[in-house]
Amino acid sequence: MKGASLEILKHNHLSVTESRKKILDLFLANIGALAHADIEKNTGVQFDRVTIYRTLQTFVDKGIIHTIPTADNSVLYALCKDECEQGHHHDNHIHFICDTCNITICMDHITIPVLKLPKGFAPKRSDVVVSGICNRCN
Amino acid sequence: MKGASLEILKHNHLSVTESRKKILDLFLANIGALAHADIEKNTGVQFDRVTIYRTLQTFVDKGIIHTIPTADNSVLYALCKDECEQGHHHDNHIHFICDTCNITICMDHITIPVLKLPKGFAPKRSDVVVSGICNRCN
DNA sequence: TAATAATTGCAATTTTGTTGCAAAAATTTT
DNA sequence: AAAATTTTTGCAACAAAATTGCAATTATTA
Repeated sequence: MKGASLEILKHNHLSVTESRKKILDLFLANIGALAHADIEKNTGVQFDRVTIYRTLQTFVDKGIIHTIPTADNSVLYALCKDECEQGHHHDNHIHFICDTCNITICMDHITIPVLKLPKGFAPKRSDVVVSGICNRCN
Repeated sequence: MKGASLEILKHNHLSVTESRKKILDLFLANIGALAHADIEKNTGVQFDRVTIYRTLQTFVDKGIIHTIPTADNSVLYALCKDECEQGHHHDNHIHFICDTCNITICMDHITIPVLKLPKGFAPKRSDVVVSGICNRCN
């Protein structure tokens, strides 16, 4: 798992820089989603806030990570699974937020049931945010 | 429907002030969800930004309104239906965001199918954010 | 109507996110 | 492998969004 971040960067035609590698490593090492603050604290090296903003944006643009809608409207990011590509994200996500430890997990493998909407509504994409107690806190 | 806001305030043991009445009226008059900016612009009278923040927070605490998770992490609020009470919210919400006109509608009446989560996960509340084209833009 | 309690608005501050630009680093070309 | 080119970084300045303390005002209670 040493060069995973490097692989991902190359595969997405991004220049390989220390910040990108370290930030990507953080995502790879983490089960849960990360906030900007988590990244600022845990990269080991101190990167400029602006660099982190720009790196996250780049990763989102390339489809490497995606943002997670949260009830408290904090901004969270999580790794995309393989199905995601640039400009063409996997359209359905289930995210689980633990009320206890606050971890946010992206459950890509669970499929979202089809919803019956009122007449005239044409759904394109669904995000499901489930909160409760996670498996480790239970 | 004249004194609806007044009723709601009294029912929730809140002192009746102009800002609270006007802001609540705005929610009652609107189908869609409201952002802080919408409220700042449309109350007729100009309230201090801080007052609006505090009023919204009070309403959330009392279970009169709830926040909506959005994909772009903007902060939206919508009226809770009757099932919601202080500290005991209606636990499932479906929100529809129109990609065209950007309206956000809270579809309280639609039930969310039960999701199969991995072992150990105990769901408490689900927010579903569906985006697409709404009935008026379709 | 007076006394008490709660809310408002202002000022100051903090947090969060953005932009332009020169220096530094990464990639490409020779 | 070094020079030329392109990209990225970090700083500074700025802008927007949200929070806090406090005195003045407004609402409720007695």
